[in-house]
Amino acid sequence: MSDLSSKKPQPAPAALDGTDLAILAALVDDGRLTNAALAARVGVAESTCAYRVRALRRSGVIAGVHARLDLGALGHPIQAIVKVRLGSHNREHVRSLYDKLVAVPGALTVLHVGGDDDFLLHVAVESPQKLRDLILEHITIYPVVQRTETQLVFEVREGRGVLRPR
Amino acid sequence: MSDLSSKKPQPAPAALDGTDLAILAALVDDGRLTNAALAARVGVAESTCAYRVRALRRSGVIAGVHARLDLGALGHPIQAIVKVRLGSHNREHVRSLYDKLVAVPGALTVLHVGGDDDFLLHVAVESPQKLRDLILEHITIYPVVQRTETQLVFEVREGRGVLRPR
DNA sequence: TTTGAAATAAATGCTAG
DNA sequence: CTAGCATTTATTTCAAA
Repeated sequence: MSDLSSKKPQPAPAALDGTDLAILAALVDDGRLTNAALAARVGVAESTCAYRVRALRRSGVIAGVHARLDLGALGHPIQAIVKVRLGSHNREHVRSLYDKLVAVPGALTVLHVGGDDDFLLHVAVESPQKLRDLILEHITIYPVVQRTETQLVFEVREGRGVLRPR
Repeated sequence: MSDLSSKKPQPAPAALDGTDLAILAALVDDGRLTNAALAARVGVAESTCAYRVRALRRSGVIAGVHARLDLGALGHPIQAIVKVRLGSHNREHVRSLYDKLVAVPGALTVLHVGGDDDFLLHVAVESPQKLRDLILEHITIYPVVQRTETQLVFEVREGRGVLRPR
């Protein structure tokens, strides 16, 4: 569920029609919509709707449905982006560090990027002190890490996504 | 559903016990788990489980449930991080640009950060050409934007999150 | 592919421990 | 806060177009 290319799941990428796009938009908005409510919203029969949704899940277009939590309520009110730059770009070093970063406690997302940085780590922590500890104990301990740069996240907002192109 | 502080929803942050944390972890993993399956997984009666989940939703700890899509299958196989730096940090300028960035077609997430950059925009686009167009037409057209820097995203991986601290 | 209707399964409300 | 049972609601299946 991570690579940018979409060739692993079941066969069909298939052509998505307006009904499919409406279903996808509705489920991105509310992943727990009942099939009945979804069918009413997109204007097809319940059985048709269920059929479409199954196809979208099987083909991997719907990659998953996940609860989104209030991290502050869970005691992690501080978020940060940690830019990680490597000293060596040996393939095995990169892959190995990637695995380590994903396993960092509080890691939300880890992006492997090209450009000035190598990895962008989005984390949520209990306090600024924990953020410092996290970096010192889970990131800069690896010799392959040349430097890190940390930015405090003031606010996160969802973008409009890819389903409403214009 | 965006601010880092968690004070807007219903009253209770409340103390979360092991059952709550197990429920949350399960729903982050699969937001469409039936109540029956969830109850079995965390080891409580179905009625108890439903009660807990309702409380977690009302209190805002569960902020939402959303489908995650395969952006490649939707014709947006290229992802990038666009770092945006402003020339003026007038409050109204910042807020206004934030609104604009959230509305950019293909915008996945927009982070308002402190440090070298002001905003980090995570986007998914159809092609490198579209990425250039997006930046020129939706970002650098605003006078308040001093400069942008774009990093191609090779891969995105989910981190372990905040529910498994050690 | 789509549909309606029957059969199965699940969620909700109520009662009580 | 928890559990069990009855009621209401939702999902799945299937024959048919």
